[in-house]
Amino acid sequence: MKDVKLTTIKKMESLLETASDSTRLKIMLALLDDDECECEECNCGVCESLNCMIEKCVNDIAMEIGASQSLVSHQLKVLKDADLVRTRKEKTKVYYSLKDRHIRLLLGVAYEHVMEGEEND
Amino acid sequence: MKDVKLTTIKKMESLLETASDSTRLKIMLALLDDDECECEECNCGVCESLNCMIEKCVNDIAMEIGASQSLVSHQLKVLKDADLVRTRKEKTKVYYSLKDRHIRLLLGVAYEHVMEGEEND
DNA sequence: ATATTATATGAATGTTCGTTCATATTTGCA
DNA sequence: TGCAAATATGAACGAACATTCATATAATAT
Repeated sequence: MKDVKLTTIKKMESLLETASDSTRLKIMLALLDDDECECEECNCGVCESLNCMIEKCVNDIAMEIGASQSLVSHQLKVLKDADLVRTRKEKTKVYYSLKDRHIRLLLGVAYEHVMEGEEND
Repeated sequence: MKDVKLTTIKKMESLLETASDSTRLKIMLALLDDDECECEECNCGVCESLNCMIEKCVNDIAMEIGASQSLVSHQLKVLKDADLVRTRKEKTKVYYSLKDRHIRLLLGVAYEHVMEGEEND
């Protein structure tokens, strides 16, 4: 992974920066919720199956993570602009879901790193 | 991955925030350089073998990424404080290397996400 | 001891970012 | 047409952060 182009680094920076906020992490974790997933491979929330593509509307997310509607909407826009989530409109509601498996993997790796604490390689 | 504790989210935020900076990304990518790695599993720079644990001293990193010594030292401290790199002293030099495989995985996932561009799941 | 090399640190600066509050926009329905 | 629900947006404020410059510390060798 040497000679990575500057534009690539900038995109990586953007991706990680977007993910590195408590509010946005709470939102993404809410969208990672695997309550209804029934696939066998599913463990620790980092399931790569489409079954795990939970989608939730703005107000539900706000309620779930205990944040204001305005804040959640603002941060969802940040996530959307950075391509971490996708949207689907239905009547007056807008349903958000994680964009792809890389986002789930990113959350999974970060989660596992934190969980394993101070252990080394 | 529901009901993630707030302290866990804060730690994830810290990890991602630390990783989400161009200078620090350049530093970490320099430490991910797999030029000398000879293991078979090694591909795309996200090798999990210890062979890939490249270590480099501050000035070499500064030269390689084209940044000032002061900046690199500052950012290495940030990386060290957040536990993304480890150090080894030898005479007057301090050798830095990535902390563990989670950091390599994190870089790899971010890299792949950027590389795959606009493709979806 | 002194000079030299390597690294770390502190202060200062400009910028970016998260959050709140108030308000606007959009869509469905009576 | 008008009301209500859901979401989006703009301004403003304070806090956090990356970088630079100058300087300090640490370790080695002559």
